[in-house]
Amino acid sequence: MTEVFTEKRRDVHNSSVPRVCVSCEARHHGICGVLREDELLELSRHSLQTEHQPGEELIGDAEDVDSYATVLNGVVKLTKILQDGRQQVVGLQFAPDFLGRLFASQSSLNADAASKVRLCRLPKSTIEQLVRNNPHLEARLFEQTLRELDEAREWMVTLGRKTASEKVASFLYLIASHADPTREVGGVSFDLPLSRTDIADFLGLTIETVSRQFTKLRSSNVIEVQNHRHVKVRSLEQLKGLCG
Amino acid sequence: MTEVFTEKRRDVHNSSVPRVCVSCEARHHGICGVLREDELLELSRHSLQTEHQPGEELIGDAEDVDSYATVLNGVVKLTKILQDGRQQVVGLQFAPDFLGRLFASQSSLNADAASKVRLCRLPKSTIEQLVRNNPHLEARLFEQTLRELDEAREWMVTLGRKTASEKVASFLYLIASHADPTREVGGVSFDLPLSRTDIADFLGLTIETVSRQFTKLRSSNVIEVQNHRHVKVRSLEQLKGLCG
DNA sequence: CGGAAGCTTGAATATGCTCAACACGGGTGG
DNA sequence: CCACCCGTGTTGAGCATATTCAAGCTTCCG
Repeated sequence: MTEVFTEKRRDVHNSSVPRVCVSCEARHHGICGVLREDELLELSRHSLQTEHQPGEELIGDAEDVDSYATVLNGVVKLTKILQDGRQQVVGLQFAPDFLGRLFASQSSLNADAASKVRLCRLPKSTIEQLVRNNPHLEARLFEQTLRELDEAREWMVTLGRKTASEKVASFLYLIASHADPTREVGGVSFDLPLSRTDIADFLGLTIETVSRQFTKLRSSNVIEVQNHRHVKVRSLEQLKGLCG
Repeated sequence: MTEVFTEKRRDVHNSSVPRVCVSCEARHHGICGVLREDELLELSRHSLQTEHQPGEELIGDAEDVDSYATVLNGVVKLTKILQDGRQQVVGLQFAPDFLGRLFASQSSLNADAASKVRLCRLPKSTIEQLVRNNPHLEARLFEQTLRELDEAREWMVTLGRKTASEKVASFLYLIASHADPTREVGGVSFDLPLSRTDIADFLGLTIETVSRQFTKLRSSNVIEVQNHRHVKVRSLEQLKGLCG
């Protein structure tokens, strides 16, 4: 983890917006978008930007939590582990998602950086006080929770009822929809934010099965793959058709 | 569906509690518990108790929704279906859960009565207005949503990473924890609110596999089964140990 | 260039699925 | 009252899909 320089002085050209927040990717679409100027200023005085390498643990299972965070960029994976080590990824969070389970003093899952991740850490007590005083903030967090619940249920169908190839197609489609891919001649392309191991843990498969399905998609010209990570999808429509 | 007699006159002995609500199982623990007396009275004037038989559809996928509901008793299953008919149960709701996705004009899933179910229907607009005016109600619904998200993620581990026998054990443990079982000498016993088909759709298995796992649990003396539906668990601790 | 980590491929195996037959229980009608 | 039927659940045999285990290949980085 690396702390990033945080300048708290006001920007003279944006008199009321804290300097740290001026160029923030998450200011408008994340939770900060619903804060009043004075609230944002107050919050920014307690916030801290941090940078994390892939694989780094952000929140541990059964660990005391003293801060929430906004994801500024990168992908965070939420995982659960069985006693014997079997692991399941139960959620992915992208910018500008809010990270952390509101009102819980202990986390019931692990949050790890899947890719390089930059967070804006927000003290637990400050956020909880803001939530109590600003109904718009509570509403925004409620909305995100409802969206996450919808996504979790959608994914339960994938886990419970889809075949290995449908699972991998669904995963690629999901990433293509989130990782703002660059449109190219004859398709869209993007970098996978997850390793094969993470993909397997997300899909409830083994890495070998995931790998074989990638190979199958390559052979049937649905995707091209470079360096194992960079994927080009010929047609999102075709990919969607393979999702079951 | 059968409409149940709804008496709107005030109960003289409970001057401020609507007659319909006096003996309601959900009044204190469901959403009604956070309403002021005048709000409860107003809401009760628009509420309607309905009774449903097992298998009856309560809310259809992609159907316009004009009412929410509180589950008074019975079990509601939330399902999603793939084009080719494969089905996945993505949630179970027990009394006094609130039923319906807030703020969505269309449902993205099916809600069906798994057992006999009694609902208290609440008009969409009335609830949404109450939510806007009563922060306690919003908070209560937020809490339920967070709980459902936790449960969904817990279940994703079961779907993605557990074996067939661990899945069935987990299901029995889940039901035993919700269906207020009667403690007996040497164990607890309860009725399954779901058919083998529903259980299979919940666990991402086939009915044959579910059936075989029940047989295995019977042969190894973990459970006793009567009439396919009535289950007695020797030891919840032992069962928990089989959940993976 | 060498080593390590991550990924792919192959062969053998196991777990859960498919298809088919049968059992059980509850309701209906002769 | 019994025969029959239908819905639901169980059991069995063979099969398919995904896993396991093992080897080899890329890619990255020193």
